[in-house]
Amino acid sequence: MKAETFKVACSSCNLRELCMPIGFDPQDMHKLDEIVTIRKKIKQGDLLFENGETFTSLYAIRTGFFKTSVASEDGREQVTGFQMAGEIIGLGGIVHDRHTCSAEALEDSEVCVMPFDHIEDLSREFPVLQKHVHKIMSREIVRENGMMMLLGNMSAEERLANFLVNLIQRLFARGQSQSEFILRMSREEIGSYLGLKLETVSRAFSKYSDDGIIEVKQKHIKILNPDALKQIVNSPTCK
Amino acid sequence: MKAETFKVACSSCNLRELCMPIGFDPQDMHKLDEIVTIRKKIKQGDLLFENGETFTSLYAIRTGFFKTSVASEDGREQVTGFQMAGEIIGLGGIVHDRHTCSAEALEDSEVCVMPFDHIEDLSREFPVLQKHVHKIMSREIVRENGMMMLLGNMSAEERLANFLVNLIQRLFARGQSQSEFILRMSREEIGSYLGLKLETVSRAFSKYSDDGIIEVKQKHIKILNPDALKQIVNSPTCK
DNA sequence: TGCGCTCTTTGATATATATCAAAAATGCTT
DNA sequence: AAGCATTTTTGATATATATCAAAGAGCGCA
Repeated sequence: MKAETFKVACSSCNLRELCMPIGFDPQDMHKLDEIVTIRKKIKQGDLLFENGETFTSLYAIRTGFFKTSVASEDGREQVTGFQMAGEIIGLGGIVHDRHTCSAEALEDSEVCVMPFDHIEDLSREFPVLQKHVHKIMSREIVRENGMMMLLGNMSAEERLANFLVNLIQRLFARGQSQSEFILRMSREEIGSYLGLKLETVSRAFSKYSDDGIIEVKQKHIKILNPDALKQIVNSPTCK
Repeated sequence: MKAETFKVACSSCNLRELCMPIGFDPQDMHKLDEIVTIRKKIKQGDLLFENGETFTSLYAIRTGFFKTSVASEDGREQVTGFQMAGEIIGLGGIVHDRHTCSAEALEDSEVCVMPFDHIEDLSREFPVLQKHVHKIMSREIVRENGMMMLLGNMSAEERLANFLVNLIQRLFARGQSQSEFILRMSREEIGSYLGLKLETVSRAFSKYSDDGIIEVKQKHIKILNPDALKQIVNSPTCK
């Protein structure tokens, strides 16, 4: 598990508007840089942290793609989220100073390590940062509320449409193509996330492909009719 | 929707150890009281807040029982949680200054209204409170992770066992009987929470009743064999 | 460049839970 | 206290998704 480390500045990061608060007083901007002590590279397939590990830091994804998952005693895995550049992982570790899920890199990635002590110290000094931290945690709660709706009430096809639309929106926010992309995760991982078996995920992809809504070539996805997808989605909480 | 209001002190509340931080400096204790501006009574069936409503305050439940739920556009309801004395509701409202779920009283209840502005101001002053707020939010994230595992991977019977064991633990923490209690919610609400139909919930109750694990008389539940229940539960995240 | 491994797709069948339906229990209202 | 509405239970049947199985596609490694 190689992990090159070096130091960089938040204040000059092009992802700042995604993961850091806006409206920060320019003269305090350099204070922001204290949040990130180091960056860390994680190779595809390696774990950033593991369930049960001591929690010290949150991580902001700088490049790459992660999945987080929890496991039951008898080994069943539940993927709890897929995270991309600008998103924060590790929030579940705060409550008991231990990570409550595992985070695995689905491609070679780089994260900013943000010791939570620093975050707390700085938030006391800068209300803008404090508010930001609260919003990030609240957003995660709302996201999971939406997942409960998805898992508790939606059909397989609705679940997949939801998943795709959400992915598209996040790619859009990052200026990437919304119409064509490569899935970083397997059908099994999508299935785990959506509470479905991999075969069911595959069939739902084929269905949408047959309907001319998307084009599927293994992990290559092309969105032909985004509106059709959005119609299938009954956006639950966040609208 | 009658709502009597009056003022009380956190520092003398017998629920303090459940909803407020421990280790607060005694001389600062009275500062804690600033968090709660007023208390508010909510009649059974009334809403404490509704999805989309402007968010200003978190609520600590003083007495009573609530359910929170989200609804999809086509009217499907997903119960996202059941909350009892000492628990905090409204965290999802922080991110966009709007409540993202509705909270309904399942029995006549009383809540402490805690304007979030006050909480933020005081947290900057008192690190113990700051930490406490972070932990409460993190705990909710972890809880929802567990719900994702439940909804994505567990059978109907496992889900119900999980639900009952969780209920028992929370009753225990409040010094109430763990072996005998009255459900405040309907089979349908349990079903919504667990991603099941009410008939399936009823059948699972009957099954456990037949197996001699519990005694069911409508909303009256008697736990005859708590260990059997716990064995059925594969505690997912929190162990 | 070809071989083997993994992932994905597709088909056939099984099964857990949903749906539909009706009776039983409870409790609320007058 | 009677009657009506609501909730719960139970049974019969339907269905969406899981499971089992095998073929096809893509990719890494030698």
